[in-house]
Amino acid sequence: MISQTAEYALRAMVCLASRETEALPGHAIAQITQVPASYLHKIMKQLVSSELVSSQRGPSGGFRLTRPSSDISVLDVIMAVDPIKRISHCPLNLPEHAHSLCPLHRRIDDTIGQTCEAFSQTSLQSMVESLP
Amino acid sequence: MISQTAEYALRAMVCLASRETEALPGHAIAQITQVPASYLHKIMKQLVSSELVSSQRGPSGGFRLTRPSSDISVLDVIMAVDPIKRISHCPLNLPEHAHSLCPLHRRIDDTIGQTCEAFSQTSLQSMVESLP
DNA sequence: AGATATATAGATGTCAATATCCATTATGCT
DNA sequence: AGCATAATGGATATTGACATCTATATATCT
Repeated sequence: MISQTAEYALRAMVCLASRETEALPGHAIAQITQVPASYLHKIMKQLVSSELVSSQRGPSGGFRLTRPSSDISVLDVIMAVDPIKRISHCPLNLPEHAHSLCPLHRRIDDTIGQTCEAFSQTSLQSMVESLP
Repeated sequence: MISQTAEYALRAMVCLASRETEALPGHAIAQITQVPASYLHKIMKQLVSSELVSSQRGPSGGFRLTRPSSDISVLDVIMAVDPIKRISHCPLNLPEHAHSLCPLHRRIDDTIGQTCEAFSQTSLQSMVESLP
């Protein structure tokens, strides 16, 4: 459903949301979220470049959210690390389906849309109790 | 959202649904659905062993649905080739979450549930116009 | 029985996601 | 200035999904 990478990113973001004031270093996030530290760094980089998170090097540095956790959705996080792709044209490339999806892909894409909608309506704030 | 394998399986099943009486050989399904023939065989084997499809060897053999297409859902097909896994316990293994999911995983699993529900309510019959 | 058409089985190859490691750069502290 | 802390970047495994190939078993037809 969602990739391992997205799962890790969400854990990290919920972790940051639960400590909104401090800057948390990567190794601390890794320990709390149980994400492999070296892989987490890759993911944090993506979150920084999509501007959901800011980073600060050096002692007492680390990561923190750029926006209030109430203003970041699960979908924001997923799209930053592992974009959900909508089906915009029928993969069979049939001429009949050039301008509207066939029923099969229409149905699948509708469901993808529902999922995006559900994830966009859940903020990080509402999940803050998730981590110790 | 759904794997390539599930997408292929759905195309094959819709193809069979649109020709409910005849037995279609694998190479014909592959051509119509644009699925790589040798990989399709692997998928058909899974569909046969989950009893959504029956097979017949030899000349004028092939594959056909075991049930009316109105009685097979998209979810049936997906579960046969690439089971959607529900989240039954928090992957962090925290003692606090031993018996109920944390908000993050609760939310994700609810969404998975919605998706399953949507797919279970769509029959192959309703998508028969999908293929030539 | 022989020829042909078809599914089945198993071995193997390819590639992207996942994960690790090491060197480098930036920052704050004493 | 020098040291410790932390992010960043790049090279390199590892793994599982996807795909291909070849050989074999089974059925139909003449």
